[in-house]
Amino acid sequence: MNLKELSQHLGLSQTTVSRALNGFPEVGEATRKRVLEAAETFQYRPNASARKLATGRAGAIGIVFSSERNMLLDPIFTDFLAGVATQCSRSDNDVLVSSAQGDEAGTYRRLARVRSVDALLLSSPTIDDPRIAMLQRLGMPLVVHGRTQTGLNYPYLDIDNEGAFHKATTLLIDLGHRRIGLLNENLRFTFATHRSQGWRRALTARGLAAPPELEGGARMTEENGYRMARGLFELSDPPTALLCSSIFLALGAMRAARETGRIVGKNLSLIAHDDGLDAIRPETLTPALTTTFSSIHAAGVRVAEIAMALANGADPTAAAEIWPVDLVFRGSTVPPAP
Amino acid sequence: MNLKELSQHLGLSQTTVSRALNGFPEVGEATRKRVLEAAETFQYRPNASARKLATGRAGAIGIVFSSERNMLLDPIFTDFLAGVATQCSRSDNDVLVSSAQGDEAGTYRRLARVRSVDALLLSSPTIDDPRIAMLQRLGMPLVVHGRTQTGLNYPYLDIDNEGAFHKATTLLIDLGHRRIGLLNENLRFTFATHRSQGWRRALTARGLAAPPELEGGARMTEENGYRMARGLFELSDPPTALLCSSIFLALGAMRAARETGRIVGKNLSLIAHDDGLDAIRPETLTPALTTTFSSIHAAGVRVAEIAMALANGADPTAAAEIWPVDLVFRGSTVPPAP
DNA sequence: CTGAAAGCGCTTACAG
DNA sequence: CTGAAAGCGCTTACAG
Repeated sequence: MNLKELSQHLGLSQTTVSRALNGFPEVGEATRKRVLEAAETFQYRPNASARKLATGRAGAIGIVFSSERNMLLDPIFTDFLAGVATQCSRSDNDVLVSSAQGDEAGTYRRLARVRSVDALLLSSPTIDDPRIAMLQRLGMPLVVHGRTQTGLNYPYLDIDNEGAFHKATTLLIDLGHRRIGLLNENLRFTFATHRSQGWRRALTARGLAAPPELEGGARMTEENGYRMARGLFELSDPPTALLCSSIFLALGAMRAARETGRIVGKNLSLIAHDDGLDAIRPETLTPALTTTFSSIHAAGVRVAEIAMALANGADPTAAAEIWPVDLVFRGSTVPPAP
Repeated sequence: MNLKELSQHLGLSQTTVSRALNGFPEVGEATRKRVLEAAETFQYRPNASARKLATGRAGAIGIVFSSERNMLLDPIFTDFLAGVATQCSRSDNDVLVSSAQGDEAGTYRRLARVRSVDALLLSSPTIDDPRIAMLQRLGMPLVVHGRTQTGLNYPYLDIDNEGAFHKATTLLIDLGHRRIGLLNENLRFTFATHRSQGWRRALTARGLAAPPELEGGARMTEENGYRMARGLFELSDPPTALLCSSIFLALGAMRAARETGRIVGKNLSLIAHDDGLDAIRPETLTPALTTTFSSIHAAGVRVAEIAMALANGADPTAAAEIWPVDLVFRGSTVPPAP
């Protein structure tokens, strides 16, 4: 059943039926009711392509998978995507996932030209991420989950990574720790740089050193957490507390702790950033992990919302949000062993 | 730049330019060359919606996120999706992700009516999954990653879960184990049922019991792995070996082992199913975990391939693949302690 | 080998 | 409040 058939059935013009369906105010109440009922009866759905062609709007937002980025390997991305998809389906928008194997710039350029999305979502940007300038040049609306340090003006939603790790570090200092290690993602990612800055600022604010030997950055896998922690434990003056940028790094750190005879929550303190991954909950581990928490699902919802506003012509300079991050205190964080 | 402008620039009709671009054989070689060069120069890309409308093909395949299914919470899904996206982008197809909040059937129905996808992908079906019959009724091509036990005929790609867990169980029996526990997903998922069957078949083939007390099924989280393992360890005759349906369940089981004074690879054996999740690699844990392995990324690639063939009119009854699963022997699997 | 024209199924000025 | 008609940007019989 298409619009033509539906309107013929109703004895109305396509114009009127289309207007009734799309909620235009000038349609008579009785007419609208008839149209809506018929549409329901016949399960009429406007053809997406036709509507897109006529309106010039794609009714979709896009996300690009990049094999160079960690996102592909990042299980947490699923949760973000679910948030995006949920929000989009509320307003009958699609979300379109592309994969950039190799030529990432080319993929973005193609998406921009083909006009199959109204806006693009960028995740986990690097500090000098070139994608933003490129997409702006192509006139493609975009919203960034995270930030860059490029000085460009663009819509974004980020969490307060600097503040979160500042707060976490300060807590550890207040508990008496003086040597606090940081297991982080590679610093080319802005969120990692921000977390490093928060850690450093908290230490120097208390007159403590933030030596490079106490800081490690690598893809956030269990194994890298293990390796980095082992490295820190082998220092002549090893840390008594660790900050981990992800639950996976924390798992690896906990393994390293066990193997070196440390007991988390006794003679080693741990704080991990928790993205809300459901398969591993920090509160149910032994001991329960202190975390900095921000729901990545909620971020996905909000980012999609912003993207769709942009697609509808919202001011791209207006959207800039930095969400606070909770520090959730649990058993993994104690004063240093005497 | 659109087709009209491009053809005017070339002094050709839209027809010819369109045919040249789409590789139709009747176009003169010189003409084709000119057209291709001009298209390249002007970075011409056909408008996706217009093409879809004209051809009636959406050029996209769809995946529905369901909050009822574990897939939403399943980090491994990212990897599957990446495989799908990679394959689709090879042939310039889109992948469209929808979210079914609440009314899952309604979401599928809408997708079918709106014609924005040519085929649908179903993941982790339950044994009596109703979605397949529904989509077949709507005339929507689909391919299932996994199987049902409905007896319906549909295209699918599955891994040999029964065989994998049969093989793993047999290995443990051969090593001398007599009490082998199974930490599984809920049995309403077909893959869980198949794994349970493989476990049971191996045990009974050797005249061993497969008592329900040794089998647990729940969402595959670390915590549930911990809980189920704790439960098994409290039995009067506890298992000396465990089979885990996911790396997360295995992590929980390892934690339970530690807390009850067990040492994996010494007085407790462990085999986990590995989907190839990059954030936690079984081979780098302590001890390295024996696994049944099958790449979920590769499955995503192949499933997308099948879906696109179907969209192009391939025979839906022809595609049915069951991939073998490797058993990778590592340090977590030893004979029972004397 | 090339082109004029119809058509895909919508939306939306414009007219009444 | 309703409708006839043009147009969105492609593809594809049909004709030559």
